[in-house]
Amino acid sequence: MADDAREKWLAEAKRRMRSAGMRSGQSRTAVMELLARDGRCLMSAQDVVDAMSARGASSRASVYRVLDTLHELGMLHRIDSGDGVARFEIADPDEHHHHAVNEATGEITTFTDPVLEASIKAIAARLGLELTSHDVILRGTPAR
Amino acid sequence: MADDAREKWLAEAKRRMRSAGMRSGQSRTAVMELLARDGRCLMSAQDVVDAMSARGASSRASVYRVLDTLHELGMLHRIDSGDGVARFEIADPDEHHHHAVNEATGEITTFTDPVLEASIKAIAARLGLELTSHDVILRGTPAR
DNA sequence: GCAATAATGAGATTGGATCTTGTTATTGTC
DNA sequence: GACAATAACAAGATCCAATCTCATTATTGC
Ligand SMILES: [Zn+2]
Ligand SMILES: [Zn+2]
Ligand SMILES: [Zn+2]
Ligand SMILES: [Zn+2]
Repeated sequence: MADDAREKWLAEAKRRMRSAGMRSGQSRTAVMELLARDGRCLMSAQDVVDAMSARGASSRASVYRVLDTLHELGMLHRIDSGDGVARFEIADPDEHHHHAVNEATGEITTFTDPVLEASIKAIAARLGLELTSHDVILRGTPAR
Repeated sequence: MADDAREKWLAEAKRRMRSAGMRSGQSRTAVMELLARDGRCLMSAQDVVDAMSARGASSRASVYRVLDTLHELGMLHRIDSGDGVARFEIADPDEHHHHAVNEATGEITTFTDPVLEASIKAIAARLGLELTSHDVILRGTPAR
């Protein structure tokens, strides 16, 4: 993701926190800035905890709380990969993508597809659903 | 699902177990028959444990092992709904479907969509992936 | 600056899932 | 059918991500 997109994300996250009546404590600030600066695809909460403690502080509880808050504010996607560990990534409408898992190696690749997105929108409309989020995960082995 | 489809599923599950060199112990047999007879959409392991203990036996460990085995044999889908509880359902090619969560009520509905499935196949081909499984989850609130 | 109160940190706790170990059951062979 | 080999099982201990508790600290409006 481009640097300016990350700055925009950070500003928007702070704005939403403020307008939700939340204070800007050190943990919230630190986690948001870490995500904006070094956030990767599919970070686990533990990844963030580790990165934070390498930088000085923020308790595990705080990291979990901030990630949850950012998710509720719509600033983070939460992806459950099936191994019992929730993973997060910055929610940027311009960078919307999904993930494919190579089951032989565990390697994860990302992809985008307009037809897929269109069909998801159509399904939601058919079901009478105002879509807030959706997940798509492909799993397979490299075709020989 | 139709009764004969369930019988077919049960027979196929037993066949795959056998051809994988596995014996038919009481736990495996009981869990498979329970799933074939009373299996529902999105059953948690605990659901199965409860159903089993209501019928007499099978330890928690055994239920987890059997569910895992059936998943590895391709007889069960495993869906991670995001609440930290893995959920299972019978894998029947004729009954392939996905789930939509009403975030207001927690209610889950199922849907099928040929366009969606076609786009997933196309994406897998593009990525050079021999697809073994895929998940799609929609989340939203009822459109007003 | 002060009071009100939201946010944080540290550790305890929860709960789903897995692991360990001694026991039991299944299967092929005689 | 009895037997030995060994796979499967049961029960409880254990693991670990995630959450909760509550005393302490920091932020904000006044
Ligand atoms: Zn990603
Ligand atoms: Zn999408
Ligand atoms: Zn289902
Ligand atoms: Zn599908």
